[in-house]
Amino acid sequence: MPHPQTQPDSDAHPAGPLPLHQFLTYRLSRVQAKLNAQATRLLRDTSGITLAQWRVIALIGAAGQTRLSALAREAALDKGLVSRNLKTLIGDGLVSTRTDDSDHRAQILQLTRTGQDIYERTLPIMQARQKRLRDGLSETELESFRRVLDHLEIAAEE
Amino acid sequence: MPHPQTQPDSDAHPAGPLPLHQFLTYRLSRVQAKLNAQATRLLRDTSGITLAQWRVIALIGAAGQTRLSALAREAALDKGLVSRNLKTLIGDGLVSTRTDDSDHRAQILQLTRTGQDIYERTLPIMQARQKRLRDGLSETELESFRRVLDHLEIAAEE
DNA sequence: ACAGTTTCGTTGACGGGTCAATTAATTTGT
DNA sequence: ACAAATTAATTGACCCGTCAACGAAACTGT
Repeated sequence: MPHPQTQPDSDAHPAGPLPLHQFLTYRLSRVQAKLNAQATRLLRDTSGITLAQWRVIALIGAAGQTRLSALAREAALDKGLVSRNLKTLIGDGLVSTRTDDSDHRAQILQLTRTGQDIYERTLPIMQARQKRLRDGLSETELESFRRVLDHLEIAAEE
Repeated sequence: MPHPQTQPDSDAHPAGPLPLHQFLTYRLSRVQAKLNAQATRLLRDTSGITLAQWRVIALIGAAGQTRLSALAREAALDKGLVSRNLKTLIGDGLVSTRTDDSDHRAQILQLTRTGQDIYERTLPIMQARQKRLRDGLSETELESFRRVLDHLEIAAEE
């Protein structure tokens, strides 16, 4: 008896609710993918940079001056990833580096003039997008959403 | 004057709230990454399969019988991705295929005995995990969470 | 002063995921 | 009946993100 199933075969699940839909992690990853795609599109069309590049630029722009390790640590980004993105950003002339005098391993990162321009031009665009995403959501809903995210994040660390 | 900034340099942002933290998309991607990592660990330790493989198995297991295109369409997974995962699943003897008689392009997918076993063993594990994740969250919070996810998903499609 | 450890950043390898091109089979329109 | 369009599945190219290994520089303790 290899098939202790209720129904034999044919009309099993033509378009019914798939089992994955009950999993909130599945919903989460779908939504996240779409949001990423949207952000990537937006950045490509308006500023010609990738999402990962934008994250690095935003971090440097906000900090004014940092080092790779600080970025990676504070934003919980992978060192290697940041390093690679940085390489292209430096190549494109958006970020400048100079080695730290007091620590010759470290490099001090800073936006160039061009990088600063892009930062200042892109920041409001991305903030406007965030506003658009939140549009129609009440403050209560947002708070609850953040609470659930916090909860999930903690629950995921086990 | 390349620096029209308020503060010159040093104590810019030692550990203050980074700009990214206000972006809920950033929070979302962080949480999602951690959840994924957790699921990957869990599956590796208990069933020896990857997350993507599990998704495919779960879909086939629930449907009983399907075709690749149906899976990809209904679960909004990439065709190529499913195809590759399927290849290893077939190689590992978890999924069997036979070409559809009424459509020689299509293949009918089904779990093998082993695949079925893994499915039946893994499903409760994953459901228990979902339960654990939800633990401590009220039904109201979950509903609100899903509503916000729906909202974001729609808002991301533009 | 110097062996051991830690930290900084780079790099290689790998899996996950998306996109586009391709082949083969099927359906559609005339 | 047959050319054109559609659909099924595979494949290759590519980016993103994670992990581990590494060389170089800097600390640590004795």
